[in-house]
Amino acid sequence: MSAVTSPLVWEHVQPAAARRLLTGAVDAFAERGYQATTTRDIASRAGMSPAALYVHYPSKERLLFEISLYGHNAALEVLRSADVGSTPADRLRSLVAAFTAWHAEHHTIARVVQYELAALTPEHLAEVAVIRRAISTQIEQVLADGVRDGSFAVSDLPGTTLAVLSLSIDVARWYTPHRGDPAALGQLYADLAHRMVQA
Amino acid sequence: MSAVTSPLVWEHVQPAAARRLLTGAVDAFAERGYQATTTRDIASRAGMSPAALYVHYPSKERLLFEISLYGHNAALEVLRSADVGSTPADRLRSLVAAFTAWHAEHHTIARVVQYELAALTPEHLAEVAVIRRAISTQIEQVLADGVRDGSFAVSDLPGTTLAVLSLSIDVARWYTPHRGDPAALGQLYADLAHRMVQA
DNA sequence: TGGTTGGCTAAGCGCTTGCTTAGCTTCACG
DNA sequence: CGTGAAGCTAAGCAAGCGCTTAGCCAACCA
Repeated sequence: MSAVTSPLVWEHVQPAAARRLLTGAVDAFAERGYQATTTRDIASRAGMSPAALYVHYPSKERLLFEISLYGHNAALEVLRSADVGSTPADRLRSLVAAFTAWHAEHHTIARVVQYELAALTPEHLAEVAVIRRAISTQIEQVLADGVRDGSFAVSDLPGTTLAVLSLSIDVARWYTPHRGDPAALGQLYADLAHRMVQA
Repeated sequence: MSAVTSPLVWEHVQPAAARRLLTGAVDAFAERGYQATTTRDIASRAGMSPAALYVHYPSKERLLFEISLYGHNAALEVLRSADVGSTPADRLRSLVAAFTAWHAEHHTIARVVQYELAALTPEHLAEVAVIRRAISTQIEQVLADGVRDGSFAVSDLPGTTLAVLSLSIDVARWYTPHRGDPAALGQLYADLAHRMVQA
């Protein structure tokens, strides 16, 4: 099985001040939600005055969008590189283990990704919705492959796809570091998801 | 199997104006979230001036608390009356079907219940946390009973309990009426949950 | 060396927020 | 009929919001 988590960093964000603002925003959005977070709070987490935020980002929503877009792409990339194995069962286990572990390991980013969509502008929401469909398709495809070769028994393919995704996504809601190792959680959930669909 | 959904009404809230404010608040909180909802918005949904809200509720947070408390109690009550069946498998299927259908049928209330906890005062949060533990215990007990009589094979009881709950709770995040019948969704999820744990 | 640029701050603008105040109307009840 | 409570509104207050403006300073370079 592939490495279940990868270090997610923001090194691509330059300069360093913009990165500090962004990571501060991730923490604040994850803790209190987008609406309850003030630009003054974000700026002070980065050790700057409120106005400095606008040197690097044109608006608070833009900060959210950059986090959401990057987070969605990271989640999709985790799935794409975890789609390995010679059988649908192996592939599904790898996908669920990786996706679940990512939501635990990066639960602050994941929380913003999964629960702050409503704060995006319609245009920005449409952009991340494309990635969300790709994520969903990645799971649905493996389930369909398993149904075709007879290793899975699935009565409702879209419904079961959603259920498998739900299992991992909901991790972002409740996970805190003291609740255990992300990789171990990934293994448990891989097992549960496999049992949900096996013939 | 028992009735999977029950009409959830607010008749116990008196007078009618207080009830209109409360149902308006449920809709607004579910749509935009607590922080993005203004007291003016709630009042105008009830056809009243902003100040009228304070005749019936001392604060916006109190409105949230009353919704959250009632919603949590309703969810627990649904579980308690669905814990029927002669085997752990039958009981689990009934519990998951009812809990899932409730989250679909009452997805606006469920959204407030599951995703607005952070806006409660520490005291009010502690009060609903008691109910949340009872909900969790209700599922865990059935799983433990199934493990004891050998009908379930569960490697991680608390982790699997959380996973079963996650499945239903996450419904509140994505469900809209056009996504199908709550009862049918309940049956699908009951089946998936049963397969997750059966020996 | 003088001028430009990038990164920052102090101050504050216009607006919205949750909530309060003062006062009006309706109606049950002695 | 008189009175007080219940339920409501118009107006507005203090605080906080996202964001802007004006200007400072260090680094770089023709």
